[in-house]
Amino acid sequence: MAGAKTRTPRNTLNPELIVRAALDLMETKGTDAFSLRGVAAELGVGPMALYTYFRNKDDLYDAVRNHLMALVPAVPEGESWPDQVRAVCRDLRRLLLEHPCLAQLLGSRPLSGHETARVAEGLLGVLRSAGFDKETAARTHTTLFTYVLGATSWEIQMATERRDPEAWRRLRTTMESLSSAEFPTVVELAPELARTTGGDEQFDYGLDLLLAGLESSNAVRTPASRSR
Amino acid sequence: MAGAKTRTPRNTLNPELIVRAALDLMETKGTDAFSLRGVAAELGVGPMALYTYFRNKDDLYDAVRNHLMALVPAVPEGESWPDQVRAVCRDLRRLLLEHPCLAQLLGSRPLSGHETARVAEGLLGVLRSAGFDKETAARTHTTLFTYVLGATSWEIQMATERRDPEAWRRLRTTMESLSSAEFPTVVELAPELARTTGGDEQFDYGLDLLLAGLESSNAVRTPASRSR
DNA sequence: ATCGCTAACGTACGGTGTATAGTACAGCGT
DNA sequence: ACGCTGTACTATACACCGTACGTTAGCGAT
Repeated sequence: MAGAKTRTPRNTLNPELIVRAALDLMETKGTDAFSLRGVAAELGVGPMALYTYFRNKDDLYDAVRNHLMALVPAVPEGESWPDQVRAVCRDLRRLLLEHPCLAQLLGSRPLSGHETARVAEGLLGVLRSAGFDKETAARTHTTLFTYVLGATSWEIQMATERRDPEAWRRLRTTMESLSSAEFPTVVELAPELARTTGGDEQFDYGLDLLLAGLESSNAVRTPASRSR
Repeated sequence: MAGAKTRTPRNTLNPELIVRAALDLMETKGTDAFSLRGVAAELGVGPMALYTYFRNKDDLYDAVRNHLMALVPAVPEGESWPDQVRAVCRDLRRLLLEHPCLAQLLGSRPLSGHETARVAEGLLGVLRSAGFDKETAARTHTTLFTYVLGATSWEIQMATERRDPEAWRRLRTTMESLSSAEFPTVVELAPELARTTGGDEQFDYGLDLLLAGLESSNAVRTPASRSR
């Protein structure tokens, strides 16, 4: 390996590689610690090299989000529509937990990109096939999406907080400083609140509430069956 | 040697003043553009002067969040519990819309601080009085809270996105580039999706779904039939 | 008068995203 | 074989960030 190799190879960089490196960095060093300089260093290039493939940081974020959303599975066939809705929501949640940075990416930018549309198409298709009219399908989709994102983001936030000893200590002290005279119910329910923060059960509880609400309403109209 | 804590600050600087200046800056220049240097400049002091009253930026964030959460009204008395829940959720949403930075503050840190506990106490009290057992009350509280935060954060995000012409243009172009062969339902429902993104109606739709789910479940045990 | 305490300031460091300009190589028309 | 041109990457620079550290000024108690 004599000196000749020091000349940089010409085409060592491509969008796919950059996205993968960016994702890797986000997950190992934390979403907040992510930086263009960091991913450039990981790839062994200067920070400006990335601007050949992405117009700016947000553009790279878009690409990473799209890359991750591609991992959401397709809607399962041959099940009842509530089960299909459940499947989509759980799949999205699982992906969010697997890649916590995705929660931040989805929260900080609107629905955009091919893969996000694919997921929306799946859920909207289920709702329309179930007999929801256009408006109700759209409303329900937005409700479900924001619920999944909100609930899971919260779960992730609490989990990462628990890992930071400084923040965790502060949280505990403020919790304990709450007078049971002033906030009797919070103090009384502290164990339950701690236990029910996050977890599959908590997520499914809210999801089932929404589904129960949907089924109890007369939103679903199938041509044949008016009601059960 | 008793008391004698009254040490007047040399100049006019105190936590309340700093928090107010910080809040003002967040709302005028945008949450992202907020910086310690900015608020210090607004107060006419050096950046380091703030560290006398706050340990770091996060500590100031905590104070601002607490300051804003104090604006959530108390739970109205003498109404049915679903109406009380509705009132709390709507009040919180209204405050979030009025102060968009609060959404970011609540999303990025867990429940902490006196005023956040006050709001939780109100909602938990309503649920417990309605007959929910401890665990269900805690679960329901978390569900409602994450729904309100998720739905409203999304709404705020979409609204701010619409204000940024660059992002708005990109969103439109990606929307229009979606083939109606690949994503027929998304394309068909585009008007409804645009119309149902945000707004009181959309928020209430999801909230009513959750409340309908609660009422249709047997989670509520009226005082007469209270067993657990 | 002197000490200790502390609010506030100034300086400096290491970090960020990115605008701008420069540089080396690939592939091409001739 | 040669020079041109476009592309991929580097180098430098700027404005800004949070904050660690050291300094100064003025008060209260001794």
